[in-house]
Amino acid sequence: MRKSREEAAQTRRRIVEAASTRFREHGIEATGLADLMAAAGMTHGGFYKHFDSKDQVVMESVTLALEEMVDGLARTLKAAPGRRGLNMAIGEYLSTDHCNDAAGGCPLAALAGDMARGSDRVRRAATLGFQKMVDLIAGALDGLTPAAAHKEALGMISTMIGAVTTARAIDDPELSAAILRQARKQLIR
Amino acid sequence: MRKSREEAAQTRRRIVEAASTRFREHGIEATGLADLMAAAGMTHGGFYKHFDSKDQVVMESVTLALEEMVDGLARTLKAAPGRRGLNMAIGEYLSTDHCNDAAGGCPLAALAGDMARGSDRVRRAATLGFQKMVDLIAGALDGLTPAAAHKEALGMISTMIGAVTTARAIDDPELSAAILRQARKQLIR
DNA sequence: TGTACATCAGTGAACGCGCGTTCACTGATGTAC
DNA sequence: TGTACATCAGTGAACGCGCGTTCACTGATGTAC
Repeated sequence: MRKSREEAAQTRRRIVEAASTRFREHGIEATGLADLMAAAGMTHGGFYKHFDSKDQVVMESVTLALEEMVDGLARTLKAAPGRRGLNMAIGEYLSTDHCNDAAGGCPLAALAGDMARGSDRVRRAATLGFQKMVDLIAGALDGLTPAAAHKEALGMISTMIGAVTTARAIDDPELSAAILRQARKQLIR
Repeated sequence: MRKSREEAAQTRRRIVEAASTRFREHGIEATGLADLMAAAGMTHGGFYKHFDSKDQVVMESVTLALEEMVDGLARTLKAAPGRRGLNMAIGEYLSTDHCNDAAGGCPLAALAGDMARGSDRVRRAATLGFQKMVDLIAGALDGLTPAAAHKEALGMISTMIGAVTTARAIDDPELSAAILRQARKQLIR
């Protein structure tokens, strides 16, 4: 039942994609390899034809999720230059939609805890993605020196991640909405 | 080997205390009941003499950790009234010490992801603790209407939780320090 | 281009292990008289 | 206050289960001539 190189590469991609959504939705520890492989339409035995270990797919799926998030951010920022695009991006990040879609949303908001306890390479992937996010947002802050924009971006991202993370943890939808609303009010200028 | 009522109550307390630190340090899923019981100085078989299930000790340990955090916050706020005490509290929360001490720190910063995926009663406990934290901080914001102070507090707490959460997830100590520094700069007035 | 053989993606059963939970048992504590 | 009995906190072995990982096998794909 050997598959062609192209098919195998597609399978690998499907596994990483399934991992990136399922880890964000259910957490890394709680998601088993059999879950992942079933979500990718296969039995779990074939996993090790593509990856050395669970940790490798964790790292690759974190990298993929961060890339997708950063790409989406870049697209929004490009649609309108400077502050206007930034305001749109902030509005999207702090939307109820994003809050309710952990599986498809920012991996830092969904998995920061798991990342802090993760392997070296998982934390490395998280750091690289975070830095790209900071640079993009700093780049959209006009009228500041690069150093000042970088600092400002760090503060904005802390608020964004904290607001979504906290809004998801609590069980009171009105309070969650108030958290997101206040963060938008603070960051959108 | 029956123990006196008082000893049994102490044992129960020790288990919840061990749980509250170990869950914050290693995550809820990754911490087994045998770990907890060993940390409390017992074998794992006795666990069910005190709790119905793992989820119950999760909920109680989240409640305890939040209470301790809220008590510490209240103590700091009481030490100096109004803005001065609030600035001290913010400085403590956003300190490198707190960032490096997940096991003894704010459970929302350490476990927000796990809480979002947790049981109803765990999320209820998280919400109650969060509300107490918001009320305390809002109470220290003078010169604002209660409603405005409440909103302001939500924004501040989002930034605080996000900064610590993110600073812990990444592997670059200088960048982590910059995140905390910027959050302090934004919030301390 | 066609044939023969090596490769290897995917299957499905199996591995040891630690998980949450249960249970029979022990013996000190608590209760009733 | 002393005695007899019931209670139950804690032990340690065991339960079934799902985990990450390994492996023998299959048969289509890729390679070499």
